[in-house]
Amino acid sequence: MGMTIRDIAREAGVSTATVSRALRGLPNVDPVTREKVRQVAERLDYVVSPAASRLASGRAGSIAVITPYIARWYFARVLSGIEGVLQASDLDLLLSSIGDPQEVGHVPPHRKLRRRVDGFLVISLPTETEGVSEIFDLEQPVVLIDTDHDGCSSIGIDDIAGARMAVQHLINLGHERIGLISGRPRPTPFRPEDNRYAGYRDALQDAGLPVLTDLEACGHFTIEGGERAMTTILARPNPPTAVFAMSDEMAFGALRSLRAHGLEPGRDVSVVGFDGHEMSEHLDLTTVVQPVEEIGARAARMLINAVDDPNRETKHDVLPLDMVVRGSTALRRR
Amino acid sequence: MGMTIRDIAREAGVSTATVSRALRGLPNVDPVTREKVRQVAERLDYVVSPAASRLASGRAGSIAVITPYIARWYFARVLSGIEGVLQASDLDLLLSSIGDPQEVGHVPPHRKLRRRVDGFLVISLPTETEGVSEIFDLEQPVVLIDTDHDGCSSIGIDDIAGARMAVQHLINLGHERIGLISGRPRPTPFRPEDNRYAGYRDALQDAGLPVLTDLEACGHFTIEGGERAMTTILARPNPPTAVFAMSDEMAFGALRSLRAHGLEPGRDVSVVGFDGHEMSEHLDLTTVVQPVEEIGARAARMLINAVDDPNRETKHDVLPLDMVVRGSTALRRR
DNA sequence: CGCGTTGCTGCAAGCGTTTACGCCCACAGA
DNA sequence: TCTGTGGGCGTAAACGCTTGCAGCAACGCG
Repeated sequence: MGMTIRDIAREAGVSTATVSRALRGLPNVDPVTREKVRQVAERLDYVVSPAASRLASGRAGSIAVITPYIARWYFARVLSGIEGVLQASDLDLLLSSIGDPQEVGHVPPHRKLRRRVDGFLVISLPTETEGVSEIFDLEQPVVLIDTDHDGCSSIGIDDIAGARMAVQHLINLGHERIGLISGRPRPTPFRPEDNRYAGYRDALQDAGLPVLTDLEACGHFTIEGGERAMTTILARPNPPTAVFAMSDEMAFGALRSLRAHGLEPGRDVSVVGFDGHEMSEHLDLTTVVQPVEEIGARAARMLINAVDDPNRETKHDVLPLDMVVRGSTALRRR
Repeated sequence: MGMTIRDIAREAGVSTATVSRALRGLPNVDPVTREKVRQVAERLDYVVSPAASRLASGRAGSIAVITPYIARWYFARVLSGIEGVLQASDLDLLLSSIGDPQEVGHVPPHRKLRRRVDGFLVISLPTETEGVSEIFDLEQPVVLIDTDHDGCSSIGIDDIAGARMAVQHLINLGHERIGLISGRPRPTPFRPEDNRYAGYRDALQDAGLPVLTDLEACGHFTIEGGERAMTTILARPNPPTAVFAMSDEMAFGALRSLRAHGLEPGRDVSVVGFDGHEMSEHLDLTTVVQPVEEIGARAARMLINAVDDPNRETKHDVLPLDMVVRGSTALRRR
């Protein structure tokens, strides 16, 4: 309990400096001494006081993950990937959802986390977000997921290509009126949304098809939202024979809406989603699969590198996508 | 940046002790002085060094959440509830999945987190788990979710009653052969599993129905597992007309299996799940709803209280359950 | 008027590490 | 033998706070 480095030093017959060096694996320690110190520490069940260590060394020993949501599928999985990597490192993972700026007592994360972490991992948040933009002024390593910014490493997928792939698939099946279930009304500060829209639009244009805004509706990335969006779209005059949903969860809602209208996904209206949610397999949804945990894991590794070596150059990883074709998409019936 | 409490003290014309007291809202500070110090700190954009503060005060200023999974629905939501409460407190949230003890380099959390946190929040882990049991020896506050232990506060639901409610519902619908999709083979060290089993069994027995082990199968709490379990059960001679699944995710798999066998959930075989997963609404699944985020939030509040006042007596909250009846359950056809 | 309170503040001793610096010694080269 | 070199180690000064203790007015009361 009240065990300090001095106790170990005394017990091992060396100075505290040597204990510190030995335990941290620094050079300039006789292997014999090091081993002895290690054994004493082990025997007495000693662990360094992180507070003291951090104060003396100036390193915070932790990194913060800033995320808009924790419970949502995508975020939970990214977080899981991050944690897996950090677990094996000597950095603590501080979790901070950015919360609702409206709420009383809301403290923007950059203020709360000042001097507390060695780096930031930001999931899917626009760089202009209040509380995020200020992070860049902190002069600490930042890794951005799903967006990018000058001087920060970043990681993500090629949303344009992904959306293109999805829409091209529908075009290949003979569809010409292809609807869109997007997240929020454009333009949004969210990179993936804008890019998925661009991919959707480009694919249509490349195929010489018109981009019809009355085939679009917002689903807010939720199941209910997707359901409402699909319902809205179906109510339009001359509805589409296929839709691309920017997320699987919205696609799930769309499937439900279709069934509620007596339409069979695939046979009557094709639906393709985006994410690779486990549930998509069970709902027989065609979807663009992104390697979500891998995104988190890589981001964590990048940040660890940046923390260890602050002037390492920044990287910008783009991970490959995959499309899984299932029953929710089929040849257009004539 | 290199701003210390001394700079604030000098600028405000007081001692560092007064700055410390003023900023932390301790009594015995003249309101005028306090306000002045606050303003200086604000103006200079000063935040205390957590490392120094922790070293001096002996408080770690954080709590650890120990969980077996991060990405799974239940755990992600509990975590979200925890984070929501902690956000508003002055405690950091250290996330630590317990990881796979098999893996190389695996460090059991109790060792890694020694001296690093003021308390532990353990989600759904048996108290005998390696790395969890040792936490109790640390003499720090612990709050257990989904199980309990001497001297710890705990929170959870009444799994027995929940399972009973589910099965009773099936019995009321006229079902007499009621199958079970459980998690792992019994006995497990996981409290909720055992209790849900007990509730299942009790409900049957109370109704004078036999408990037939060949109507049971394990689904390992995954969709795929649930699907396999249902398939197994259907293959038995004289299959059940209804099943109770210990989690919604397994129930989703069961629904899928039924459809794959040309059976219509509700009409041919009734299915009831457990959890209140959002998706259950969309799959029209009858389920026992537990207040998952609330569980996390309450657990966090309990822990904060325990940290603030170590000899506060322990509490054991049991949160109420609710059942939502949907299309997956219906009167038994004769 | 003396004395105990009470409210506010400052002094200074920690808290348990890390690390710059310097010492000592063994060893090699001259 | 002398000197330079470098590995191994110890000394002690930070690191930036918190807090026990004491001091000092101002005040009320007998």
